[in-house]
Amino acid sequence: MELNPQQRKAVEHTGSHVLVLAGAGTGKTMTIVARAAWLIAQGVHPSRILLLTFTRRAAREMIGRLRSEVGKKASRVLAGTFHHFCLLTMRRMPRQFEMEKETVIDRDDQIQLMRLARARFREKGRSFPSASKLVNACSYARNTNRPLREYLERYSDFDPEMVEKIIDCIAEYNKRKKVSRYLDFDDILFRFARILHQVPSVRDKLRGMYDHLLVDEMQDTNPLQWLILDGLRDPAELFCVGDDAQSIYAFRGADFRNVHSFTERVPRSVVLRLEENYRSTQEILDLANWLLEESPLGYDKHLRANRGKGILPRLIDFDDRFEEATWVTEDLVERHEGGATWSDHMVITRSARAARHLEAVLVEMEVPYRFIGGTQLFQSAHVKDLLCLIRSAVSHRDELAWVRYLTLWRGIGDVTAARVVEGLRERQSGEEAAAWLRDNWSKDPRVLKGLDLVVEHSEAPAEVVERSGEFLAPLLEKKYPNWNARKSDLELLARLARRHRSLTSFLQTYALDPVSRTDARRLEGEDAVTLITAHSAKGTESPVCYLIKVEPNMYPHVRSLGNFDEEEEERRVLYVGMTRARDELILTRSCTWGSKTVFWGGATAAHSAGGVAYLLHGIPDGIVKREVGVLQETDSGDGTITPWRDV
DNA sequence: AAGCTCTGCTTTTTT
DNA sequence: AGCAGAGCTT
Repeated sequence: MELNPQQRKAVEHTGSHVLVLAGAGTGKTMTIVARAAWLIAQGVHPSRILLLTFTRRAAREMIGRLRSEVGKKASRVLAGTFHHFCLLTMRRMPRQFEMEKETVIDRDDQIQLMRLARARFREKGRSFPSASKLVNACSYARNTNRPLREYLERYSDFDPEMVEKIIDCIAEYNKRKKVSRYLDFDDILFRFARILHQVPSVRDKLRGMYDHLLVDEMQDTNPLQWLILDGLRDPAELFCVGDDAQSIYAFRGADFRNVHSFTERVPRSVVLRLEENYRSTQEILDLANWLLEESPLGYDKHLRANRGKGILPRLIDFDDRFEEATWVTEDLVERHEGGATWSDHMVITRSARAARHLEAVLVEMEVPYRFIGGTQLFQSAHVKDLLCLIRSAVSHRDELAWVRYLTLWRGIGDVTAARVVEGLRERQSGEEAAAWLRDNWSKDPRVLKGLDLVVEHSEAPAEVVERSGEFLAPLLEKKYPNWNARKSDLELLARLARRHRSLTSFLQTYALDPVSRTDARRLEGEDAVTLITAHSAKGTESPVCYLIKVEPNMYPHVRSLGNFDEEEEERRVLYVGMTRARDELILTRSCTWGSKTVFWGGATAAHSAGGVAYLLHGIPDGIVKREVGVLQETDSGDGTITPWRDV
């Protein structure tokens, strides 16, 4: 691996903790991999290195790269997200971490459980926050390690009486979680951090496990994660890499200012910088630099391209979203016909929803693509239905799964389901529970047959998925009008299940490592265009990048308007998007918004004082090549083009 | 106790 | 425009 002097200095640094402040494209990943390789070359045993990344995807990628540097030894390095690392460690030390075969639940399940907890607190005529709002509030408080009460009092506008009710409701949620032995995402970090900090023997043991902690995307770690790093360091040394301008996870409790106070928080530490950009051409960086300079927050970033000059980014205006999507697709096709591979192209979207026009056209024109981010396979309703049947058979305490499975049946509603859950809860073991259910079941006998089916084949997850899919098909067909479109997802699920030898491993793996539908469908390495959310795009790159819907209400997103910090975070989201491009950056936007009624306030929403309504407003001439989008075939219409108007 | 219908609310981003 | 929840009907 070739390193520049700055990178080498970071990689070979010894004797203190390090924060490497690295701008976009300055070789962050390479530096971390090189650091690991260098440590191993210095004689550090790979198992003494812990590599914490932001996504599983990033972890896989880094281990892959490390393997090509140091060979098989690479897989001895433990690499994963904070959540993975914590869960794995807790499962290995179940007694110390009070683990009792907990089921990890995702956000959907959390909301469902909160809904149950919330029911008691609703009064007619008075509004009570929605389940998802409650989940968010409680999650944010925990991730920022603040008492819930303090968070509600200081950062929300609920009146004191409401605050009390919310606190009670969340207490009820926590109680239910405990009874059902659920662990939500926050619990994983929280329990780990709590015991790490409060049980000295565990702390000593864990601190003795690693000599080097390598942390990627430091700017997006939240206080709870900081606490974990803090508890694990010394003698283990921190090697953290991050970029304040790419902090885009404030909604998860991250604060980009944290990297600025690194040396105060971590005694005996230094900050190093990487400033040379190896990814993009200067023109692309000029645009990204301009965007940051427009910010009232001083980022003190000015990326310089090691590669030199290239093509000016393009900013293309379209009449409507459909034309925009069609143009992008046609452009992709044209490039592909010209000999380019699909995989050299990445389309970046602000939200999963915002990509739906494009997805429609890509499908129509048969362009292979994979979607990263957004709704995952495991979150779609029909897949959940099937998984809940399996979960019910696996655990008699999995309240949410039971309710979902039971109410799938005609003639069974929440009252009956609640009664069953109640009864199951009393039983000590799965066998006892099964026997109890058999003896007390008076409804449709097929309900039990489904459960038996799973138990019978529990050694072969793929078979379970296939058979229960067939079993549930008649029910699901009735439930979902577009069943035919959904059916293929169950085949994907079976394919994923084939990799597992037990149902628990199958269920556990995908709780923390969701798979997108297109991902599951495509074989690894198959040539395809990448369609990706800006958030998921962090850490990736591509020769040609399209940034679609770079419009008012999208950048910044309407939801952030009126809040200065959130608007500025949107700037960083756009910055992340722009800096993914190696050779070509194409921004597209359209000036009409699909449906006429913009129900969420739309363009009328006001931006904050000192903030901006639209991040590309006032973009200077010459920094991008402005074009009016013209479709190849459809030159019809009335012969006019509606010009773009800044809002 | 279930099931159906209508209203109203929502749509950011992720482990 | 699409879905979830409330409330009404069976």
